[in-house]
Amino acid sequence: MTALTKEKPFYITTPIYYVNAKPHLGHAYTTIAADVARRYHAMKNVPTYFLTGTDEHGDKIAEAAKNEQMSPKEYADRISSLFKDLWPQLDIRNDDFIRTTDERHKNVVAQVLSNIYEKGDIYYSEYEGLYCVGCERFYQERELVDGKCPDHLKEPQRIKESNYFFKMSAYQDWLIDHINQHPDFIRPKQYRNEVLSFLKEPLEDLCISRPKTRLTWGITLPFDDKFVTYVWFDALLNYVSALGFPDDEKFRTFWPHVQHIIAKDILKTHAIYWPTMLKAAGIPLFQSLNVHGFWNMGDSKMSKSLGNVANPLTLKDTYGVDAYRFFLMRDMVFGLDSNFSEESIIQRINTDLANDLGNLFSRVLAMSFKYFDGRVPESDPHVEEEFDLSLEKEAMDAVDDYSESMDTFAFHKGLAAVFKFISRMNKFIDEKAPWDLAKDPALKPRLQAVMVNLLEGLRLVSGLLYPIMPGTSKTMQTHLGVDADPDYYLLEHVRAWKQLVPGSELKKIKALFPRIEVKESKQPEPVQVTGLKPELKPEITFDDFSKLDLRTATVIHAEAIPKAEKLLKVTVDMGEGRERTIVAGISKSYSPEELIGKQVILVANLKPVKLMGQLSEGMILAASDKKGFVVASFDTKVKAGTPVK
RNA sequence: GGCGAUGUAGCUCAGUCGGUUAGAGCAUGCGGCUCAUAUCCGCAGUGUCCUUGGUUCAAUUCCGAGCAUCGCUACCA
Repeated sequence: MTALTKEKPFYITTPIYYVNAKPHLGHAYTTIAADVARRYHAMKNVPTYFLTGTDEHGDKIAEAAKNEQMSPKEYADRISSLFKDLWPQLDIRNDDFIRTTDERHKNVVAQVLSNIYEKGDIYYSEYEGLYCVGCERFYQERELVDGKCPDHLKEPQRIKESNYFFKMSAYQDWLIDHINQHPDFIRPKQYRNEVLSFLKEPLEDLCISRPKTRLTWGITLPFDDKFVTYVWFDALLNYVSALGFPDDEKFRTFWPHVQHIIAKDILKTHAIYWPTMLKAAGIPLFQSLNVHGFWNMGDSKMSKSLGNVANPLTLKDTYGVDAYRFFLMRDMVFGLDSNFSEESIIQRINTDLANDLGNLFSRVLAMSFKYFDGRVPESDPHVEEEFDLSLEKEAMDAVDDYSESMDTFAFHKGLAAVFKFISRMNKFIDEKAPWDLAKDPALKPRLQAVMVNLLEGLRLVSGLLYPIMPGTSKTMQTHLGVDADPDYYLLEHVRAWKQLVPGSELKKIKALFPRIEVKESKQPEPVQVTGLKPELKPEITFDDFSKLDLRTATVIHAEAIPKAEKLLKVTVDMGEGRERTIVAGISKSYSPEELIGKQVILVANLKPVKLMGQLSEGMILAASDKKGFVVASFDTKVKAGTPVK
């Protein structure tokens, strides 16, 4: 066997999950991937550390808590525990679970902020802004209408608002350079390119504070107690705070070797904010950012806001944790989006797990009992060589391909390598036909060789599957008469050929993975029966509704706005003695000519806003899906300005 | 609108640094075996390799344009 290269400690993280939503499939995938990566690296006999946790500060949490009449902390406790309690059920073994409300975390955030502040990379900006007292907010010049706040029609005051900014822009060139020099810094490649392309535009400095007058649920800035830390400076630092930055032994051992796993929606924060923050703080950078895609459910994207989430618990209960983990790791090409359906899970289970692996396992064990009384036979190497009965070469190839893929987070490829070997074993049985060898006592040495190679192959497979299917791995080893202690999973040991001891006892098995019989119904059962998409919004009162002033209006003119992709400038008559201009994003579905003369429904009391330099005084109601728009209209002519309710 | 990616068998995708029969898995059809979970093995397919110009002796592969889809971004009130 080849000597394994000396491997470094391995530290793997998932993002910390925001506690404004319950765990869903996306969270489960990320965390399982991290668990798989960690278990795989543990097989290399290096120290490993696996961190996950929850992100708990911010407006949304404070609001959500208020709605439930709880304190923010109570609310965060509740959701956080949903995550924390879920992971063991998915056979995920994280070493730590960090919460941004932990004292240890808050201390580190304060410490790092002080650090960067003293270094001069955080500055207090007294930028002048146009502030409307009525709105309690700042306006950009372009948002104003005739120099006035579109809402209150008053000129905003030019005042100084104070906030703290991180000099992210100072690190732009350095970051581009770093990414270019480290091909594995962001992977797969498509995301690396995306980041580099984003960095072609000038980077802006990052606002890292919120005045406490606006937000209190956060970590107070160490150098100004009138402010709390805003979002990313809080959340991202969990990766170091959990290790006991800066002095803890864990930090020294693991930090330099950190691998992050994220979904593509938080690419920018992790690929741009995070490295520049680390650089500014004088902390070594992470090794790689490993970016995966989304699970699509039927047509719509997995997302918190759509609410069409698959409950990981339900699925693992239906199909078993191992099969569930296997499906997620095997079916998604790491980095790309995948489609999720119950049908595809069933197909994976039946073809790969039941037919190929499970049946192979059964037939090999059954023959071992039939021909050798349930004991591992002895094999003569000369016989193996003379009759070409060794699987060693293929087995070694499988381990090599597997390792190469697993090292780069290409879990799907790693599994494909294992299953290629499994197929090879099924074919091997067919070629060597042990049942024929068994008929002639003179052929017994050959029969022994065949069976030993198969049993060895299965032992090896059981080891390689350990990171993905720890339970199955153990079951297989138990039946192969192997004492499944942790050492047995060392890659070195797994790879070593001929580990089974002749004469040791095997155990019978019924079915490693029973086939799932699908009912003959033509229509596969939908995974989610959640009704409306997107989901219904929260209930409102009649009073809420009454705030809307809907009116009929007639389109008298419409034109496309130059350079705008979707916007039409629509002039309407609402019977108020003047014309109104509406900017509507419907040009993909309507040409200007089609609209002229049409009666539409207008949200007439909507706050005016400037779009593409055009003032829009209302909104035209239309049915909309991703294919386009259908403007709401009437079947009889109505006087312009008539209220609609 | 800008930048980028993708478009290959019914499905999911690989591949072709330009060159005679374009691949894998799943699904389909046929054949074989019987140790096994009606499992396994073999064979058979089917493709205008998005469209259209160009370069070339030769393009699915290179270049240009177009269409479609997706991502980021800019303006979807």
